[in-house]
Amino acid sequence: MWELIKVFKALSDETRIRMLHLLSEGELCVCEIMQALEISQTRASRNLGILRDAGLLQDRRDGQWVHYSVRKEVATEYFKLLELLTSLLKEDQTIVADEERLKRAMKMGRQGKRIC
Amino acid sequence: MWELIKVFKALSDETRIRMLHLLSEGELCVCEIMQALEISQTRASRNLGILRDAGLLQDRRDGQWVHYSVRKEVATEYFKLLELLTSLLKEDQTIVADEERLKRAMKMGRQGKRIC
DNA sequence: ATAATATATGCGGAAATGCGCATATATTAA
DNA sequence: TTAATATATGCGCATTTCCGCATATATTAT
Repeated sequence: MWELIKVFKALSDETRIRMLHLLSEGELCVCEIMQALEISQTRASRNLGILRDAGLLQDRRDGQWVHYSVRKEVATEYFKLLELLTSLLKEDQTIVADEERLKRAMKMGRQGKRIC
Repeated sequence: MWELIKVFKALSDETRIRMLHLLSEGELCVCEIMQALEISQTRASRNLGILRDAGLLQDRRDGQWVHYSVRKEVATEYFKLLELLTSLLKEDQTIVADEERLKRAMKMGRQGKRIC
């Protein structure tokens, strides 16, 4: 039961819901997430760690960067839950703004600028 | 987003998960729940209130008693979530023990003894 | 009306949570 | 090596959560 409760605790926070939503599209590094959500580095790192410890995310170091992504096992086991999340948050103001900022940050990256 | 987070906060507690599980079978009054979970009256009432305020339960006064049950709208909207709960908790020790105590309490009721 | 039963709630304290600041660690660049 | 960039974490504080105790309210029984 505690594994399940740990998952719900991880989901009981706006910052982490926003993170999970961005990550539902695919892997992102800490600095991309902190830019998209406009939060401090400490806050980003801490909350990503909480989602990882709850078993929802996995991380992968790639040089300087650490990329976080939704665990495949979770994507199947909690598939319905994640589906519920995206469907209920589709039109949320904050969520939409996050997506916008992420797109902008990634676009700048593609133009050659270091985004992190 | 805050409605959703409120739901997850409500689910982030062992007592409330146990309650929700018992209530998945049907309506129960506070005194039945406190007996089944072996918790204080304060704790039972408070946590049922939290589940109600999160929109997961509804209550119905019947004389002296207040009966709580899963909201029908929730049963459809969060159906997948509730389904996930029952499937993941099916073999949990505490959950099984709760079910046992509830059965016993309700049986005594049927034999004519006041259970509340 | 009084007593008994069922439920809700104000208050206070213990524990958990969230987060900023400073700092530590890891990697890459110069 | 030194500097810059990316990420993690110890510490401390403010806020929130959980729950027991006492008490309030509601209903029924006598």
